[in-house]
Amino acid sequence: MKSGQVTIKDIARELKISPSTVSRALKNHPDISQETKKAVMELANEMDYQPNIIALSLRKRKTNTIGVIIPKIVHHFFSTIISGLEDIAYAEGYNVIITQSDESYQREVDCVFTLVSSRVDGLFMSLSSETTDYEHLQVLNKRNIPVIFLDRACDAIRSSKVLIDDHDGAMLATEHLIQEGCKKIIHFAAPDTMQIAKERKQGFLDAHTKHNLPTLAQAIVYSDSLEAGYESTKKLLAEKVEFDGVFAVNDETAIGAMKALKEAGKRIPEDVAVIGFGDNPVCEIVEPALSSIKQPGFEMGQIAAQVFMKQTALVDKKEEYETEIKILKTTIVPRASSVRAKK
Amino acid sequence: MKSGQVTIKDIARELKISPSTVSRALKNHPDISQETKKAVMELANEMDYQPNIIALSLRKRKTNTIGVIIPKIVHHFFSTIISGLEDIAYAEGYNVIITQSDESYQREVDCVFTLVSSRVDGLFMSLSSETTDYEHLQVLNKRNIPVIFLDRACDAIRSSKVLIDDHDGAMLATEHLIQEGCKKIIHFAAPDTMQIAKERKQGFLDAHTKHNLPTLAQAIVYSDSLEAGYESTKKLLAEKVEFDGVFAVNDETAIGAMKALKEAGKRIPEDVAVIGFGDNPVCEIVEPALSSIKQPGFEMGQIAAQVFMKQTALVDKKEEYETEIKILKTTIVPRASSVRAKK
DNA sequence: AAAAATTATGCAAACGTATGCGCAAACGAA
DNA sequence: TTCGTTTGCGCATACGTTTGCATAATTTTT
Repeated sequence: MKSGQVTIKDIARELKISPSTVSRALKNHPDISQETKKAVMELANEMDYQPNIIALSLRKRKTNTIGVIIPKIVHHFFSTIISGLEDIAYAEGYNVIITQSDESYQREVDCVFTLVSSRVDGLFMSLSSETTDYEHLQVLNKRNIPVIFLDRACDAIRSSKVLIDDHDGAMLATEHLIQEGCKKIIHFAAPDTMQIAKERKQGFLDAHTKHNLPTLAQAIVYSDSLEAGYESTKKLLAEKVEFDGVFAVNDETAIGAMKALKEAGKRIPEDVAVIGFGDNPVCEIVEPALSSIKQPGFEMGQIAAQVFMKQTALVDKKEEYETEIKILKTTIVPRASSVRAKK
Repeated sequence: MKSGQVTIKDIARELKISPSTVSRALKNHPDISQETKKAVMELANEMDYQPNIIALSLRKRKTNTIGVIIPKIVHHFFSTIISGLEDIAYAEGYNVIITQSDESYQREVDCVFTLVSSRVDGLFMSLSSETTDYEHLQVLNKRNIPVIFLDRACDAIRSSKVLIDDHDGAMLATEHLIQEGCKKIIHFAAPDTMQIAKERKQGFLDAHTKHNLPTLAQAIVYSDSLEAGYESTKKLLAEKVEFDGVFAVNDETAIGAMKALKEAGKRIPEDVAVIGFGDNPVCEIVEPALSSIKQPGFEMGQIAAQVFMKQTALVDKKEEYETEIKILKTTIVPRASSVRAKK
């Protein structure tokens, strides 16, 4: 009334029946007569009644809210995942609270705390690159909050996971370079502390083994940003290291490498073929267009949400659920930076 | 207990005192004796008590949640705004629910509905480009939900606004081109239905007036995407329209234009100088690097949140608040695409 | 010593909804 | 008529918290 919010009680008073009856009528409960139902429904419409979901959450001990922790919302891959998540979540009547760890361990801890105290029904998260300790996640298991890792996962707690087949993606990329005739490939890698970085590096190495191609002595260079890719490439060139292919752990690094190569007068892809990882939209914009490995971010979000919904449905039926691990395949998107003219 | 969640009642039972006393003790109420407070605080810590914010929301009729509606989370400008918003909001104990209209009117209506029924304490929104009818916003005024528009606003409801000085930004861009010697400038514009697009166009025109420079007959071209910028530029070139400068309503369009120019063998900036709007990170990546107008997205989010906090503080004191309009200045970031060698 | 004031606590109601249970009325069957 | 069933509804309680008010115990004032 005062807050302009119509409640079940208001309807009950108006109709001179009890709130319980109104509640049941609105849910089409069989105990209620058709006339009463009709009267209630009509008045509810007329008064523009909307259930108070806070009261509902309290009563049902379920908030219909899911929490998300991602490193950075401005990263295209993550915002794409979120779009996929929201796509399913909203359709199922869930709200989504998004938090960002900003790749900081401490902020990740804060985010977990915030979302736990917001009583989220489930938590979707991608670990920050700084995170190596997982104590802060134990609370999630203790409170029976289902956790679904996105892309960057750990085994410290009971959880489901939706991952990218990074090893396979890295092999795709590397084999592509090999097929284009590259014999001396450099891999710009991210720190081994990140599982996904390790997988990509291993895929790079395994592709060499598969094709009986020896790896360069300096094959692995730890650089994972545009600047680092640029500087490292300049250094390699200055040191006269010979290479004819670059596979970077992400697109930014690849772009940095391309910049250095172009400045040094190297032709891309003729002298050095380059491929990145992630298929950021910027791949289409740089020149030459950057080949990359496409990760299905939107689908990842959708699938994660579906896994959650499935588990929730079981919990609602008081049944146990199994955690799931879904691994999504990547696809290669060859562009000008790596595709050489047929001879 | 069963849900693993410790409540005030659990503490009360344990200590053989009433829930009210526990509640007061936890809030350091003066009525409660030091000993009782100490006992309660200690046990609360020990049992890892955390207040149930759902119950609190219900009781206080305040959710400590703010809602956000933006066109697309994957747009860098918007995700930057969100980071700024969250920065303040979390510090003040608010949660943030983010929704995306995807530039669709219908989805915007849905988002409003969702957030209203989530009982958000405030709503931050940037209108979708499709939105021309504002009926769906009336409910916000009716329910006394403070609204703060971000960047894309309307006057249909009582609301605060944090805007970019688009007119000024467009003038900055255009004057820059004029100073670099451009005499025949094309402006790629977005539809006039969007206020910000109109402002930018007007700024473009006013800069000409200010510098006594006549505008081209075909000065205004309605193109606002990479593809459209590309195609329109090709068309202009094919039609032999003479121009030596391009100011695009956004960076994507500018990049499309640059692509067409380069393909046609035009030198940038010597033959045609180009500048965009928004200062998207890709400006640094394209070649030549694209000059642009930088919009303070992070600050925008922060300021919007601060405006809200200020208003909320007043409402809490049962006072009226004034709506505010903040207009943020842009800055020009000149880069290779427009800066010509000094003669 | 009685009255008044202070201190510390508990009771009960409220926020808005859902639901087990009881109960009255109406109905059908015997 | 009497009993058992069905139908339709309301009472009471719960979810976890806050808070106005009453109350008991203690201290201070007169």
